[in-house]
Amino acid sequence: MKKTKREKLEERERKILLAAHDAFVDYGFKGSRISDIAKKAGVAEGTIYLYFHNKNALLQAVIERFYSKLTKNAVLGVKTIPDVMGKLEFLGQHHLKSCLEEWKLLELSTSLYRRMPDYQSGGYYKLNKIYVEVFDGVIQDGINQGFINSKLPIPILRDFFYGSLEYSARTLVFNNKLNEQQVVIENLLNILKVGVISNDLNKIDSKKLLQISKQLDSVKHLLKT
Amino acid sequence: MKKTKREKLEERERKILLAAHDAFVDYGFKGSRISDIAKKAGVAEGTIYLYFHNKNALLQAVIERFYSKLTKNAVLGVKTIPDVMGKLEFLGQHHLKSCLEEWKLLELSTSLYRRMPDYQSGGYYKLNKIYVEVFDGVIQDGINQGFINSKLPIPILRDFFYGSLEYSARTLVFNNKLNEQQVVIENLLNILKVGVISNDLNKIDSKKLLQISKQLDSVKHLLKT
DNA sequence: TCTAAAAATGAATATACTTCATTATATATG
DNA sequence: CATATATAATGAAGTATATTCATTTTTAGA
Repeated sequence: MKKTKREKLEERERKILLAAHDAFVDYGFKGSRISDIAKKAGVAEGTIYLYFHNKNALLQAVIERFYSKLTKNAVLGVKTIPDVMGKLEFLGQHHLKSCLEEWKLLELSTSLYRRMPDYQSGGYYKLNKIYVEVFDGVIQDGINQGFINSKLPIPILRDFFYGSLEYSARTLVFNNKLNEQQVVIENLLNILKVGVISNDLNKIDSKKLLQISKQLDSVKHLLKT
Repeated sequence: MKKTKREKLEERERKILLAAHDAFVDYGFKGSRISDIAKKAGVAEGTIYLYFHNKNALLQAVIERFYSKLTKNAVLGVKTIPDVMGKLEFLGQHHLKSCLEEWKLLELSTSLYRRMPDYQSGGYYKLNKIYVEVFDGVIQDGINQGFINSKLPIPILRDFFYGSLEYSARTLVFNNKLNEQQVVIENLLNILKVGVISNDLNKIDSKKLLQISKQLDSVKHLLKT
């Protein structure tokens, strides 16, 4: 079974990406030598530069591969769940789990996307946009169904959601508590439920109570001595 | 006015740190050359290595300087404000503002603290501990005063708080909306107020209403025909 | 089979961190 | 005050490694 030229090239690219991924995760960016990555991928040093402009671009490609998978799974997962709260829980679990699995990669990624000028042209920007739309769509559903408070801007809610998750991921990694993911998710959802999602119980406020009080006063004279 | 030896050394260290800070912020870690930093600080290349083990340690020192100031100002600010909510708002504003001012530095910092083994020995760990204690103390006050829900673990709440802020900072930077800091703070506090802080208004629930209703029923017979 | 284009190679190059032998400065001592 | 000792600074040399490029190998089409 002979492979087409295209298939061969893609397989080679994949091999390089995998070797690079493992190296970056194990030894960090500086600690990973192009020569080692090349050896592990079974190519010559110079070959890597036929596939990627430089070491930075190689890391970028590795990270975009991760985000690509992350986004794909998020889209798929959300489709299989009917209710909004379930979708939110899934997105939270999925994001936290993924962050923990590829924590090293995430750390490397933050230092990469620093220069804004070319940021919007990179593949990362587009992937992030799709990824973000998944969450936004779920929230919009909730708003349409009338039980998510539409006063809170979605982008801010989104930052709250993912910001909480990624910071929590860091804590879980540093404290070696990878098994406490569900606790984080439950607490986050709980804040959202009570704080953002406007169920009717929370709508009862002092004004209404005052009104009841006044009503009672107004009927007081009707009481039998 | 002659300076002591110690003073001279410290001034030199400060000069190197300032030059390094500016270089790292302007050109990133890789883009900053030791030779340039040395020139800007007015010392020879080799001199830098008398003050800092290597380029990494230099960045680390720069970052710790930032965290040191951040922590000091947080402690001071909290002291001047009497009420818990005001303290929280201050901490949020202060953190967001600082993150935005030193955004580049923050990005560089995440990629630095990767190896856990020596993490707890570094100055960053200690500073972070103090910084974190400020927030924890404020929350504990709130719990003691009875209007912060003590069911939510403080470390998790802390991650949500700072995670949201840093993620939001990123968004503000990328979208060039540095002037929308207060919007972020207000929304965050709002989520916390309704979601985490159990003020009495929120404790009113259907059970209590039902009780009132029953009470009214029980006095109905007292009404004049 | 032969030829031209595409792909791969790895030795050579360039860059920049780090070291270290040397020099300069500061401090202590007789 | 002169000298000796210790401390600090220098910058050229050493080293590591990312990147380039002239050369070789492989592939695809005629």
